Formats: sequence, structure tokens, C-alpha cells
Amino acid sequence: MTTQRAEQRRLTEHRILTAARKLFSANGYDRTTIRAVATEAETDPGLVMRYFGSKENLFSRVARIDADEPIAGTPDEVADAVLVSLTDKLGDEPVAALAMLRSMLTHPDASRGVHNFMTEQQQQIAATLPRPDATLRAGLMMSVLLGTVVGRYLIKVEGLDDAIPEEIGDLLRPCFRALAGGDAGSAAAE
Amino acid sequence: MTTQRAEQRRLTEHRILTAARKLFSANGYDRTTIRAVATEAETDPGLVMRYFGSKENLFSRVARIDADEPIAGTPDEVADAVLVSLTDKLGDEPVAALAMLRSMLTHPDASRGVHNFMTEQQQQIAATLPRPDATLRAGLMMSVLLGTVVGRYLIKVEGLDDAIPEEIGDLLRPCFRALAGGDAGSAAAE
DNA sequence: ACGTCGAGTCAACACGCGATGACTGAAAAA
DNA sequence: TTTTTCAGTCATCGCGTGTTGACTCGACGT
Repeated sequence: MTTQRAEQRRLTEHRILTAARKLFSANGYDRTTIRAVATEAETDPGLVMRYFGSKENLFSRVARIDADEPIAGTPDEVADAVLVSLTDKLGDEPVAALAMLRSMLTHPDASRGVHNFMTEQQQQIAATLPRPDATLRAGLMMSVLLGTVVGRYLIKVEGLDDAIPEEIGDLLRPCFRALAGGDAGSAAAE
Repeated sequence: MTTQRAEQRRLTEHRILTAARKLFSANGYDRTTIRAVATEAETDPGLVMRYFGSKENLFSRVARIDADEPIAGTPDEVADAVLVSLTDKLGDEPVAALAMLRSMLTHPDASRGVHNFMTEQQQQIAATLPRPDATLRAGLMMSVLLGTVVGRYLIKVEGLDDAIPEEIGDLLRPCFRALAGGDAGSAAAE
């Protein structure tokens, strides 16, 4: 059985992690203070430090973008796979990812984290596109994905912040299809 | 004629503004210090304060996204207009806009600035799209634009960071066309 | 020539931050 | 019961920040 103390500690750690996720994703790394996290978690700054060592460490425990499933298939299948991974993220607020995304432009670790995630996905996608500009196309697909998530959750673009994922997915499908290049973009020549 | 003193002041102010633009766009608001700006401008922190009043004020003098020309026309024309405003921004590094964009996720003023710009453009676009989901479509167009600029200059997505604007524009044209909804997206129904 | 103005310099203030370490008291082990 | 362990508390340190005000001194107006 778990002792009273172990259980108490588990609960407190959990409160701290939840508070950290919330504040990091709402305010970013620099504007989130250990003291604010402690207050939100109804505990003490010293305890946060003891349990997690440093602010950096706490952030890395809380901010993460889970890798999607491997991507492969025909260009159209790839486009749809990216679309699915997008609508997944649009389903319900991915707090851990938002903690990362909120700080990606100002905090070096978060920047690396996002860059790594995007590059990983991008390379998988590019490998399936039989084109000389595959890397650029894959990079644009990831950029569209990024822009959509940032627009919805962080910038709160009107109409995008409260749209249902399916509708967004339907509107974006032609984009990903065109970027994947299954068929020539309509009216490409001029 | 301009006096020596007036000229000297003009030069120093200019060095400060250039330094501030550079540092704000590279490191964001919070991680840019008045001292660092002064050092970069080869002057004194006190002088920066005297000339610009406060860090906030200096930021607002330096970070701006110039409004694009009004958008109107048929859906396809609107799509192309957005595309042009994008390729313009991809032409050469828009330092003043990057100062704004770099801080948009963590600094309230920058957030407002980007939000205002996007909403403004979005409303112009939406007004030209004869669709019930015009706002969402326009919002997605702006989100794609945002994602592309952020991906190129701030995240530095591989292949996107050094691509020529025309190539990016060509790849993105079908996206904006589809979002503008001039014709039905290919394979929309299933 | 003389007094004024203003560009530039410097030291210091008040504040909030991450981090440290000593302390308390109750639960756990002996 | 006695001893040890550890969750939780608290005061405090060192540092970097934005900001202030006093000071210098060469250019300017008269």
C-alpha cells in the first residue's frame, strides 16, 4: 500500500504540474514565475524547487508535443494523415503542447522542441513525396498546421477559435492535397 | 541648416531604433534589455530612457505591421491579393514586423497588434466571400499566411527559410484559391 | 565673451526573480 | 517508545532589471 506521505506527495506534485502547465501555456516561460505556480498549486515556492530542481526542469516536465504516428502512403493519403493529426489537435485544447508553443518564439528550449517536432514530421512527409521540392512542400504543410493551431488557441482568430474541427479539416483538405501534389494545383499556369 | 547637436541626436536616436528593432526581433520583448539595446547602439541606457521614455514605448515605436492595401474583387482575385501580400513579406526580412511577431505569444501589446492586423485583413477578405463560413475561411487564409511567415523567419523551417518567394507563392496559390472558394475543393465530398 | 542648453555619462534605487538552506512537526521505521 | 525520515514552511541571498536623477562639458544663442 502507499503510505500517507507518499500519497500526499503524489497529490502535491500533481497540483504543481497542473498549475505549471496552465500558467506556462497561458503566459509563456518568462512570464511564469515559480512563485505564481506555487500559489496556483496552493503550496510553497521552495517545495516546487525541491521537487523539480529548477524552473527549466519544471518546464521540460510539462511542455511537450507528442509525436504523431508515422506518415506514409500516396501523396493524397499523406495529405489526409496530416489533416487527421491536425483535427486531433483541434479536438480539445492540448495544454502540454500549448505550453511549448506559447514559448517557442522566445525560449530556446521551446524553440528547439517545436523545431524538432516539425522537422521530424516534415522529413517523414517529404520522403513520401516524389518531387524535387518535397522538402519545401512538406515544410509548408507543417507551417499551415502550425499556423492553424496557433491561430486557434494562441491568437484566437475570430471564427477559428470556436469552429468545430471537422469544418476546419474540410476547408483545409484541398490545401494539404495541393501541397502534397497528388494532382496539379487548379489553375497553376498563368 | 541642422545644427551639430540636432544631427548628432538624430544619429543616436537612429542607432538606438535600429538596435532595438534588431534585438526585439531576435529575442523578443522580455529577453531584450534596455542595457543590451544601449550596448548594441553604442550608447548609454539612461539615454535610451530619456529619448524614448520607457521600454514599452521604445517597443511600440519599433514593432509594427504595416497594413496592406485594401482587398476586394472576386474570390480568385482576393486569393491572389493575399498571395501577393505574402510574397511581399517574403521578399526581404521585415524586421519591424518580426519584432512584433516574435513577441506576439508572450507580450500583451504585441498580441493585440498582431490580432488587430489579422482581424482587419480577415474582415476585408470575409466581406468579399459570398459564403456563410466566410469569416472562418478568411481566418484560415490569414492563419496560413501567419504560419508561413513564422515558419520562414522565426522557426526557420528547413527548405522554407531559404526558398525564393515565387516558389512559395506558387505552391500556396491553390491553398488560397481553395480557401477563397472560387470553385469547390477537389474531392471535397466522400 | 558669456550664459544657457542639451547630448552623453554615471552611480544608485527599488523591485521581483530563481534559488538556497535552516527549521518544524507529523508520519514512518526501529 | 524512541529515532529517523521527509513534506511543508520560511527568511534570505545574489542578481539583473527598468528607471531615476545628478553630473560633465562642449556646442549653441545672444
